[in-house]
Amino acid sequence: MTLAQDNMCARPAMTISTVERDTGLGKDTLRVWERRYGFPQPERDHNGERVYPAEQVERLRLMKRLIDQGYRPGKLCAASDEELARLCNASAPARDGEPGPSEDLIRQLIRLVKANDVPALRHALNQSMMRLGLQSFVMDVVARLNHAVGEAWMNGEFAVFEEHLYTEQMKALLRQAIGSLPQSGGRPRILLTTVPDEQHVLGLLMAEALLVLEGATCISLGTQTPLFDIQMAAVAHQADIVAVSFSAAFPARQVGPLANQLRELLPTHIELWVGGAGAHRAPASPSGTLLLPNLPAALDGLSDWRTRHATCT
Amino acid sequence: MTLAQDNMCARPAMTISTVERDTGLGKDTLRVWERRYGFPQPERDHNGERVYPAEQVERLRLMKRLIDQGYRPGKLCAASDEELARLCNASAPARDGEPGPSEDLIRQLIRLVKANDVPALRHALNQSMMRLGLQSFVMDVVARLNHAVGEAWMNGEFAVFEEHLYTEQMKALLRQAIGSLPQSGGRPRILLTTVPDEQHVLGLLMAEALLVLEGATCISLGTQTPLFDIQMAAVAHQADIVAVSFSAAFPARQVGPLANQLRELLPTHIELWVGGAGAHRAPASPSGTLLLPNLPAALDGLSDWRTRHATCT
DNA sequence: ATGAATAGTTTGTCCTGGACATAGTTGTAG
DNA sequence: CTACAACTATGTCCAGGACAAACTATTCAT
Repeated sequence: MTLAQDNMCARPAMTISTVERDTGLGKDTLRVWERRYGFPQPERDHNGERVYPAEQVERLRLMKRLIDQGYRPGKLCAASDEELARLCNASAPARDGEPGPSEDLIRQLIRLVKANDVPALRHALNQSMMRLGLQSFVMDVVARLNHAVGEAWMNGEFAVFEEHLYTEQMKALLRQAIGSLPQSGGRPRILLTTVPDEQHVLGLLMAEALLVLEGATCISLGTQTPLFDIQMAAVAHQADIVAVSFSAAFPARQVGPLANQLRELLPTHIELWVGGAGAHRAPASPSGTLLLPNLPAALDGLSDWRTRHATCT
Repeated sequence: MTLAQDNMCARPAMTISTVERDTGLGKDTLRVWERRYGFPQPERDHNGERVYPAEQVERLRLMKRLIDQGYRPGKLCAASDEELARLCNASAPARDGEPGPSEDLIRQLIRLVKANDVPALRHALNQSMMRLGLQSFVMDVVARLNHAVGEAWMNGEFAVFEEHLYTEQMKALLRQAIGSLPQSGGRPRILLTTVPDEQHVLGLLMAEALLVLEGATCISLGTQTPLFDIQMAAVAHQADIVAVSFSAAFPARQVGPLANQLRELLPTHIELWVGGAGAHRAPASPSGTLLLPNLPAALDGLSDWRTRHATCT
């Protein structure tokens, strides 16, 4: 404020609240890291309040991502910038066993996002969906594309707004595809949503597409439904299954407790499916809880449910 | 953890974090209210941490809504439960000058949501859209329906999950409608999004529908784009206009600063449109910022832009 | 009396520094 | 080599003080 020439670069204020929103790290956490590890080390304004430089925020964002992958803050704070960058890229080439026919397509689509060419992107996605059919499209292309976008974002190759753009286009496409499928009204009836603080809906849409395609009835509540309301909705809609999705970005530590809490709320005759990239690190699942780490597992789960309920009904 | 049977009632542990998420009131605010006004007055667990009873959380949610409408916390904390309920209902009949032909329709739709009858709701919405055309449907039906749902929720007639269900259906419908419109590629190019912490997207979709219908090119980034990224996206996509939407639930106090901050970030040749129910209490708008308190205003703004740019180009 | 300027009050957010429960890590004994 | 215990790391909570920005009431001049 007092100095006008400090940083005319795009980020004017960067108060602790702003950083909390931008990084997902709580105010308390930010302060306690500063106290314990000496990072971040914000400047202070005339009133003694923290003012975070942009590069520290950038580093915080990186660290958050790595922490969600299992690294520990103490180590990361001690690490140098190069080490951090290395860790980020390290996670990428871990799984590319199959160069696959779609690798080229993925790269091509990524290029279109980066070029901000919306019409071409939309056209390419549509074409690919038509050619492969919805099921293959979702399982092969969309799943990998999500991965690729996530990684590009982590490596700093994608800006936030480019990821937003991609997500928005994909959401529109999947919604459109789902909307044009016939509403069978068949069993099972599946209630789809995410828990509070989980705002990623793409995984849910992908699952919905596959499940509707198989003749299940899907009722989507969108994101961030309080657990209590998930319970009420499940009962009100006579759901057979409640499916919740956790993205890779969701704090792994909270997945287990939340799933258990929800499991206890639901009537025992309603199954709970926990899916998404964040479902990896879920706990020993109590009876009536099914872990679906990937999309094929969801289809297996569906046919499994059907055989079970065809015989015993 | 130590005791398994502590509370089998639906809301297991209303910690201060849970309440923050559920009500949107910050931890600091909750604590300082308790200190100053004596409300809320949570119990404490064995560790001295706050445990909020469900009815206090309910009241907090109500108060938040009223505060966002301009009431002040001091008064509300002093008020009795009946007074609060009265205030909530009071806001409702303030504006119903026109019983209109769509009043019945609205009521009918609300009933369908409450009955959890998804197929019938979808059918009724579709039918209404077909009959009225997209423009009238959005301006007359959707706008009022949103209002009605918001009020029903405020009065406790709607559960959270019912509001989610409605929102999800409406989003799907509008996306579908937008997707089926021709992509003209015409001017102006409008970038649509919301700021961080504003996750309501319906208003944006309504605007997008109307604008695309008028031949504008809309690029939607979805919700919660950091201001800095809005700027980058606007430049990358060569937008003529950036449109951001604030819902009625958005803290009125922050609208002005955010709009100004964004205005400063954007190049002067890009207009900034601030719309949505929360745009009411916006500040003296600096040059290049347009306030759009309602949907017709957006259409006016569009034709206005066109006349301006038809002559001077 | 009306409108503007001033003084007072309300309210949200920040700060410091202490505490503690839980999760992860290391060490030791069977 | 596994299981249990001690230890460390980490996030979140708490109290109570401070302050700036927003809102309200009062005073003064036209």
